[in-house]
Amino acid sequence: MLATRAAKAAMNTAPESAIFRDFSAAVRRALESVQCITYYPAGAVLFVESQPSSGVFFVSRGRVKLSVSSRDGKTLILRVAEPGEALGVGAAVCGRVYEATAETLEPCEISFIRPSDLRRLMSQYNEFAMRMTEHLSREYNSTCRELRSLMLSESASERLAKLLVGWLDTNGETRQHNRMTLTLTHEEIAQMIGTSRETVTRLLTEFTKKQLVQRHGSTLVVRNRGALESLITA
Amino acid sequence: MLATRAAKAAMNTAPESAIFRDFSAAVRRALESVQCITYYPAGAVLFVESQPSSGVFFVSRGRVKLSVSSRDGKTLILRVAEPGEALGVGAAVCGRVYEATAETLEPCEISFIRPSDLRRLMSQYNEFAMRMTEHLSREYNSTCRELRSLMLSESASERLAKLLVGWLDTNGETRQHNRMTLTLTHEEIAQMIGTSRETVTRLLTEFTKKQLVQRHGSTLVVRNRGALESLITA
DNA sequence: TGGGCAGAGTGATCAAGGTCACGCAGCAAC
DNA sequence: GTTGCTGCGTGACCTTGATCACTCTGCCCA
Repeated sequence: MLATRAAKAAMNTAPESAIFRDFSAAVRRALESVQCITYYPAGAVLFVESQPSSGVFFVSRGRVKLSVSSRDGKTLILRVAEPGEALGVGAAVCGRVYEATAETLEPCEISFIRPSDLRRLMSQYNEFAMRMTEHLSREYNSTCRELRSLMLSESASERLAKLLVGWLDTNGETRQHNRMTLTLTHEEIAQMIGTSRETVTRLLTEFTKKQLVQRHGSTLVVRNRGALESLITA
Repeated sequence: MLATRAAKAAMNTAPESAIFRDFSAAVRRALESVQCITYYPAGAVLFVESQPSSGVFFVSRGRVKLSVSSRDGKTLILRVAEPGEALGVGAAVCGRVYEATAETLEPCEISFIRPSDLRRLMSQYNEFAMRMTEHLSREYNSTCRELRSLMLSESASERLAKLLVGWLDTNGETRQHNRMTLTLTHEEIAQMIGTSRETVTRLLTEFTKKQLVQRHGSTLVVRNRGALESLITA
């Protein structure tokens, strides 16, 4: 643990295998022998919706935006993947096309594994298969909740409130419990809650006027979490 | 076992174990030894959203409605499961709560398997684990597509058109290629495409006026599939 | 034979929010 | 400088579809 922190501090290279550390030594060794580690800049596209799976991407560092989009250019951001997540598992397991498009939001370190290796390791190591299944299950679960909260709330303000409260909870570990940094543009926030850029701007100013939040640059302070939560009915 | 065979012979049913027929003999036998076959009437609730998983339900016969709903009573139907599908796999694998509510639309024959048995069989038979993972993957995929088509199409008519065309394709095997029987009420159709009952009624009469479809009782004939498809942009 | 009821059809009303059209700030490149 | 670009802020529309408030049908059943 100390060593890990030291290494991280020394050469900002969190061990890329950190993502595999929960596995047994055998599985970890097998994974490390077939992985291909790549460093991507911000804005790099890992894979594109409806293209055949080229493999699984394990995010070691950085955040990745997962989205789907329609022919006329409208985009819906499914979620933002954090370090530790695997992307494209479903497509790789079944040899199908990717369900979404993955694009890095920041410089990222990513381990790539080919579908054939993935399937081989899954049948070789039951532990690994179970882990991948659990991952898929969690992914499925989060998509259901996304669908739920997007479709069952009629107003855009409800969806924005829910998004902000959610961010508060995930950022809570590292930052203050009522303060967060908006790393996405209004446009991207709009794409997350299925509305327009203008509406996001208007809602944020409305929230500010109602004293629910305060904004200083890209920092957003939640002043009245209770009121924000009371907007949520779904 | 004999009793089971007798029962199925008596009621000219497809063998209830048909759902397991793709597995090897060993897995099939293991599954059959732990399954619990139940016959449900229409409208029976198999499990409820956000309740802890009690196990996996393999649908042998009949259709099952999967939905999520908000506190204020609004309901969104995720999809209608057909014979051959497994329900609640994700929740059972991870020991979590059910993502949705499952309710039979017709009398159903269903094999139930407890989470402990599921997990045991998955670690015992790699073939079974892979199959369950594939199933999850397909489920995830269909949910992504649902999310996509619901959120990326602005008009309700587009979503209805997409739903009808989709039904045409799935019913195509058994029925004529441009004719289908509406087995859901307008209310339920509305819950599938995230709109109101009245809007579904209005859209169907609009489609009829525009000669896109014809209706005779609960039978719907698609007169102009091309025009219907041209409404779809997502 | 007349409730009672679920489902379908229809009009009137109204607000949420999409779209268009700007203006403005910050910032990098030349 | 100034040009260009991206992201934010705001006002003026106007369309979509939710909601309410009925009616009308077919159907079950007492």
